[in-house]
Amino acid sequence: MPGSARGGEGLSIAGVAQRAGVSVATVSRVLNGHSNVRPETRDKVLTAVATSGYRVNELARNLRTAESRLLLTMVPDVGNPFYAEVIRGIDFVARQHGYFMLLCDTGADPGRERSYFDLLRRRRADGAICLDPATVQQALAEESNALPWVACCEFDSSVGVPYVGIDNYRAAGDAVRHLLARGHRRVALINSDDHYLYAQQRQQGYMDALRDAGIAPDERWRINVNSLDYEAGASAAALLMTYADAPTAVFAVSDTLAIGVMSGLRRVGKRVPHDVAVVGFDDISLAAQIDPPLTTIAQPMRELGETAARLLLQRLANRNENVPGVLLPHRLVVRQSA
Amino acid sequence: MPGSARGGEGLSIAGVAQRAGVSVATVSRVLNGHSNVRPETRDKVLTAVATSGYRVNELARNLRTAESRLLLTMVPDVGNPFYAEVIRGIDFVARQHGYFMLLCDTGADPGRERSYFDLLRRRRADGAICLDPATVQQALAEESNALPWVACCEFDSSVGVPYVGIDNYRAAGDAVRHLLARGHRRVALINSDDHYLYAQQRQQGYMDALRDAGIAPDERWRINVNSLDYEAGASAAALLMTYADAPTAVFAVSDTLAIGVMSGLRRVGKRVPHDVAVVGFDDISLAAQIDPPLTTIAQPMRELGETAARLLLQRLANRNENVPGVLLPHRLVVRQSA
DNA sequence: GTGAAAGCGCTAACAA
DNA sequence: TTGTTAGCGCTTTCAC
Repeated sequence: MPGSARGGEGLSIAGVAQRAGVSVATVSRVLNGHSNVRPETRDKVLTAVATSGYRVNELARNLRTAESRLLLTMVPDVGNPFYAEVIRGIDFVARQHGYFMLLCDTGADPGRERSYFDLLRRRRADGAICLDPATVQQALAEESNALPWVACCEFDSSVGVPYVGIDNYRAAGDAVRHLLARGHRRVALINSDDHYLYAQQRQQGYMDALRDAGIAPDERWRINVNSLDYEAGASAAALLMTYADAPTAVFAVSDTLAIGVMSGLRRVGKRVPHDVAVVGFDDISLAAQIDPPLTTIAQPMRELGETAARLLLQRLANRNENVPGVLLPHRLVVRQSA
Repeated sequence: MPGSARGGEGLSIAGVAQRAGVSVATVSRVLNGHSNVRPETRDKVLTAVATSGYRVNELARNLRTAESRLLLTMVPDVGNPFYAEVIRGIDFVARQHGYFMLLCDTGADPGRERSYFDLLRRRRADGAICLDPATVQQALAEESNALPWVACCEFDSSVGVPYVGIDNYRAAGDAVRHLLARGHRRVALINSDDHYLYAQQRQQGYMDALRDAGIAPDERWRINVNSLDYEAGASAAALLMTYADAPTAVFAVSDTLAIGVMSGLRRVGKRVPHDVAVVGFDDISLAAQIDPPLTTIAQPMRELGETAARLLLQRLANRNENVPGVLLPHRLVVRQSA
């Protein structure tokens, strides 16, 4: 009995064809919504499908059409609310276009990153979106900028891969200038590690804003941490407060870090913003809820994700058209922490 | 030239075979690490693979082996830190066993849930882990408890599907008894919506703990919200505080809710824990960082995810062995909010 | 130890 | 409008 059972469960297209008294080609045609099928034939097939509980085997379809309809998303940390929101944006437009998202948490580790990227080469995914450090992106680009992938949030415009992000240099400058305007002269920077290009750009924005105000930045006030979690911010803040001439303001490059900073400050008896002002980055939903509400640089998180997905889809649709890099606007949100 | 190019890019196994001067069967054997290949032959193949940059086409392999090696994870909200951590656990053991995770954010919507679940039927995923409301799980179970899936965190032990979770009834009781021990008599409950069985169980735990202390729970103090985000907690708290005999303690079934509650309390000038005590649920990393640090019921988030993945893998390995339901321990973490 | 060949379930020429 | 058939690239008997 052809196509009646597959591996003991389910039915193949041949089984449906038999039930409907048509050929497999016809079944395939109605399944794929082709127009050149007589209505009555279509109905026959449709009822056969309905009564048999048939479900297309996408493994077979994928092989035949040579696409997986999966979009790979590589992110340093799914747990970070910023990334979570970007991911939502990606997922949204992916689904809109009939793709699903294969989400991979790389922990910013080049090894894991590489092995995930292999999913592209092995045809498990049709394209990829990478949010990992530029250093690992460069490595990817070297071995294969022929593969369809785009950079999101973190990008190096010189690697020749489509990207979407914000102007990190200006955004950091905006944050620092806000602090300056409030009269602060000793401003600390708590930054991601240097593998991120955005960290370098934000540091430059910080330095230049300070210099433009005639302030020589003290290097003890610049701290790089290798994780964006709360605890990292808290201990950085504690360290900062051990100096006799401790900073009166802290700019942290992530809201999670900034929230950690506030927590660390509290532990050593400092009050925000009275003793120390704090500015964060991202504007995650939590920023407005904590005490005091966090002043921060808002990134259009969801749009960042949506745009990345659209750029990728565009590359997929037209392999040789060259897709642009796009910069989205940020904005300073003044609340009570600074 | 057979197998030399596929769709203009890449090489098939036939191409490698040709380069190595062996048959495709032999190439397949070395690729899959079978032992019955002569070392010299193996080397020939390996160099051919290396020099040609060949990558196996997993679309083809998947069709042939009838498995996708993808695990579907359906979660109400990836943005919630609790779920994010559970997801990490799932991803960890999945990868350990050569599977990748297909993460789907259902928004607890039955429609989306169903369409995602279809990925299982269409062979895009080998198994699924569901964290969605029991009501939607029941629907899934009705149409197909033959499909390999397990429930995680949220489960109905009567649907006959493997599950992992905690004892929600006891956990809620523990939270309330802590409040009672601190002298509170007017204790509010801010709960998820009723579609979640865990919400019902926690409510029951709350009610019974109160009754056991001789307190008749006021139903104005029970609020159900349909989202676990901060704002939901904040407005619930605000509502509670409008009563003349406002509660002196609030038990929220999620830390995110509890943090929102604290924020809402602050807005109406109430101090925690002095005016109102707050207990949360989950013990996300943020709980220890806010001001005041949150007293909460800790769930073993990561283990919950890991266990779910293991249960699923077990089901996959042995379809007819019946896999148990497992309950993991929770514990009360006393900090300063109550 | 190695090769020839069948076939996984589907789509898309090509024929009729 | 419909059917026949040739693959997609791989794994796996079954011969040798």
